[in-house]
Amino acid sequence: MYERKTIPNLNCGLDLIGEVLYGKWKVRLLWFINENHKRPSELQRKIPDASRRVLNIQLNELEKHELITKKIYPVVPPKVEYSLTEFGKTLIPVIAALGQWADEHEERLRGVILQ
Amino acid sequence: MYERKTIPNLNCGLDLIGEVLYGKWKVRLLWFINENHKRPSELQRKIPDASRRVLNIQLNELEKHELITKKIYPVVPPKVEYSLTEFGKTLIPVIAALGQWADEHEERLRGVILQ
DNA sequence: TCATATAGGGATAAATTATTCCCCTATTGC
DNA sequence: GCAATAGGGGAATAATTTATCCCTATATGA
Repeated sequence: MYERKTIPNLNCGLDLIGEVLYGKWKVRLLWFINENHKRPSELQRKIPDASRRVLNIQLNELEKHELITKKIYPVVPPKVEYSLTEFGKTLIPVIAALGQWADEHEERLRGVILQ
Repeated sequence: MYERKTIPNLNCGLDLIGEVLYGKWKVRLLWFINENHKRPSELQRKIPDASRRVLNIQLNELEKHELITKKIYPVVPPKVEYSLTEFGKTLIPVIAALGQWADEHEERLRGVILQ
C-alpha cells in the first residue's frame, strides 16, 4: 500500500474536508450510496469511468473515516453492502448543495470547462 | 504546460463540480479571496503549505473557469488583485456549507484522519 | 465443461499534481 | 552597486493518485 511521505496540515475546516473528501470519486460514492446503490457492483455501474480498483480503495478510505460502513454477507458469490453512517448522513445536505449549484449552472460550467 | 491525456467525463453535476473545484487549494483560494485577501502574496501567506507556483496555476484555472478575475495594476513593483466574479460569488454559500460542516465535526474529523 | 457473476487485492504502469530551483522585470532605499 | 519587493513562468523532479492486468474463490446456468 502507498505510504504518504508528507504529513497533512489540519489547520482549518477546509483542510479537514480535504482529507476526507479529496478523492476523485468519493463524493459520487457517498451520493450513490445515499441513493441506495449499496453494492460494489452497482456503484461500479453507476460510475463506469472509474476502475473497480480505485473505487475499492476510496470505499476503504471512506470506511476508515467512518462515513460509511461495510456489511459482508457470508454467501457465495460474495455479497457486500455499504451504508452511510450517521456521521456520513450529515454530509448529504452539503453534497446536495454542491450538486444543486452545479445543476443550476450546468450550461455555463460546460462552456467554461470546454474552453 | 501539462497536456491532459484523458478526456474528462461530464455526465452529471458532480462531474462538473469536479472539473472546476478539484484542485487541492482551489476551495481555499476562493474562500480567502472572498474574505478580501486579494493579492497573490496575501494568499500565499494564508496558505503557506502550498508553493507559490501551484497557487498561480490554480488561480489561472479558476480564472479560466470564470470564477475569479484578475486585475493587473501597471506599477512597479507589480500589483495584482483577484476578485470573485458574480458567478464565483454564487459558489460561496456552498463553500460556507462545507466549512461549517467541517467546523461542526472538527474533533471527530481530526480523530478519524489521524487513524 | 466453461463462461458469468461477485468481491477484493498485489504489482506495476501511467497520468496527474505539486514542489523546487532558477530566471526576469523595474523601482526604492541603503 | 546591491538587496528587497512583488508577480510570474519554464524546466526538472518528486509525490500522489488512478488505471491496467492478473489472480483468488464458489455457485449457477448454458
